[in-house]
Amino acid sequence: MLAEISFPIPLRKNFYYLLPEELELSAAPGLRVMASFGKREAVGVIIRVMSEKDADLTGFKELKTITRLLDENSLFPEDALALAAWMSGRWGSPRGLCLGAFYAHAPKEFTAAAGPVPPALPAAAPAELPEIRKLLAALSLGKAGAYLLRLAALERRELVYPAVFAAGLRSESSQGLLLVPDLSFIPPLAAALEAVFPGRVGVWHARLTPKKRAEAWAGTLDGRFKVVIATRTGVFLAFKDLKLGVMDGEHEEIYKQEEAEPYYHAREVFLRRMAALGGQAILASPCPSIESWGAAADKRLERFDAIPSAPLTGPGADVRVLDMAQYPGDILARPLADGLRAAVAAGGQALIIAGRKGYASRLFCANCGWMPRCAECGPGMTLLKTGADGGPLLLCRRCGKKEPKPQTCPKCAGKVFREYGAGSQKTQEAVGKLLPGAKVARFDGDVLRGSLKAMRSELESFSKGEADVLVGTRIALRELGAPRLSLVAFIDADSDLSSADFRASEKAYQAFYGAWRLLGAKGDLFIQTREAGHYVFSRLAEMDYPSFADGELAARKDFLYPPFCHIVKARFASYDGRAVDAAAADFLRAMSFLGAAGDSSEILGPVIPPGQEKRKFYSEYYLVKAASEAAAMQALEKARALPQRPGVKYFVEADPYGF
DNA sequence: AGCACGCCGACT
DNA sequence: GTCGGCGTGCTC
Repeated sequence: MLAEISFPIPLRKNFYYLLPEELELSAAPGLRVMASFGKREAVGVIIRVMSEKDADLTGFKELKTITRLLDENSLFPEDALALAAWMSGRWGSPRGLCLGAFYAHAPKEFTAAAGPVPPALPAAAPAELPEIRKLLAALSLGKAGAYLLRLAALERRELVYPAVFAAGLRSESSQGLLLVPDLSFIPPLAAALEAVFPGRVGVWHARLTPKKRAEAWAGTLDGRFKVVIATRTGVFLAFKDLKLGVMDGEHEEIYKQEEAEPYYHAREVFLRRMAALGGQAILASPCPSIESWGAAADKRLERFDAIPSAPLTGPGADVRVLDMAQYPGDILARPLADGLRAAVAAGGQALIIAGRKGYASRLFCANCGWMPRCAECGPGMTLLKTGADGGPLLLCRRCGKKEPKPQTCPKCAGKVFREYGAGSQKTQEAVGKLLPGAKVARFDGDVLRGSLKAMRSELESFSKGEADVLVGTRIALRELGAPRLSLVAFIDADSDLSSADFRASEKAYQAFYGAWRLLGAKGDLFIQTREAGHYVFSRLAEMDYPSFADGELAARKDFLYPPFCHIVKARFASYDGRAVDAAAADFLRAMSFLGAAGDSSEILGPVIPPGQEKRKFYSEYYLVKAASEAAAMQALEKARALPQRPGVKYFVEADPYGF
């Protein structure tokens, strides 16, 4: 008999080995083996067992023999083989690496389980909200299901999650998984869960020491842990009896792995895995991703909203959207300038989120304030000074559409246009001028790219209360602790909204929401924009996320973006511009199968990063908007199989988050 | 990904 | 004269 083995290497093929007679009965798909592989011994996973005549062994000198079997039973009742195969097709990484994600940390030998496990204690149900009570009732039925839970602050989660796991993990052996977006969430949530499952809460993250890692893996597999709290990679842990999973902050981009293979989105793996187990899955977030919002709209997720909706009950910061058309030429609009002065005079601190660095300028009509927008896909267009024919051009950074700069305003026929857009440098100067005595700290890309120490010190000078104002980019919101924070301002919300990323509105809203939360019970949130009519601002004052998400979902449908399509991004880069063109032509030819079946798939592009005309290095990308997951997987496969062209680099990505 | 082979630079 | 840099090639 032969065994087809998958190794965790970046190769798109499997390997055949002879199965020793004594292993023929116990060998089965999903079990790990040791085998000589090249010059070393390696761990692989059996894909299938077959007889010699079923294998195509042409061209083989000699088959090696499996050294030994590492498992008696599969570590993954949910079928890691099938999940890995799907992952590989969905995000394009080799199957062996996808499978390797499941098995990566499994010890070669398992040690015997520790002594008896303490029983669970009854959870104090904090179910004062009817929506939480309803969710707990649904969970306690123990039926398979997938839920979307809108939930607010960390303090609330420390109350709600223990009750959720207590309700869902009634049976003796059942286990739960709590995925969190950041390491820093683990200790408080672990403490809260310990109160319900004393001694039975496991922790999993990338920074565990080897010994702790082995313990965590073993405790998860043998059922000692009732609940495991984990960061992204925890979605691959082997459980004895996983029944309930919660993904906290499900909208966070950190759940998408795209810096190293295997590429995957933990949210999708999580949902698929829980479904394969017949378990319960909860996606939780104050501002759910539009993908999940859409799934709830289709009833693929059942939605529970535990945040009191508008009109907002209880205290909160005032939200003021400033229409910059009324303050032409100002970097800081009058109400913001007044607010800043007042906040600092009263001993408060202010956080100023400046526009993105290197942001190309935007055009507006000096008479009526009209701004060009992309007719194809919605966002504001940026002005390029140099088009191919030498004249100025308008560029959509999302879909690459170009058009000449209009001579007259289509709205009022005015002939005078102006440009605007302020970076962090300009903003800092303006703040310095406005508040001559104040200490201003800075936190932007330059500081971030510098030493970690310098970055910490800038942040700390603010969080310790030494600096009055922190001028930074949106990342500053993440790390911030500010005792006296009383004002947050977004100087140029439009620079985000016109970015190449179709998730820009969603991210902007999440940033506004985060800032509002950071301000706590009172304070002022200012948002400067020239597109005050954009739906991202409608009902922002009430922090009414559902109404925003409904609007965003409708926009995604109109312009065909996820969740209404699947995206495959293909980028070509070379020093030779004509080689890039040839590669792009190969690509378009390979994609011609799309739309043949009459589906609504589209191809956008080429999108060319602005300012490239002057450079020696050429790159451009296309976005395939595939109407179905199957079409996307096919497009991904065909794009990956493109013939290599000398000097051309290819980057193919499914569902990119970094644009 | 490992691991080896292989061919050019600074060291005992 | 060796140690060691990382390019390239192979793994049933």
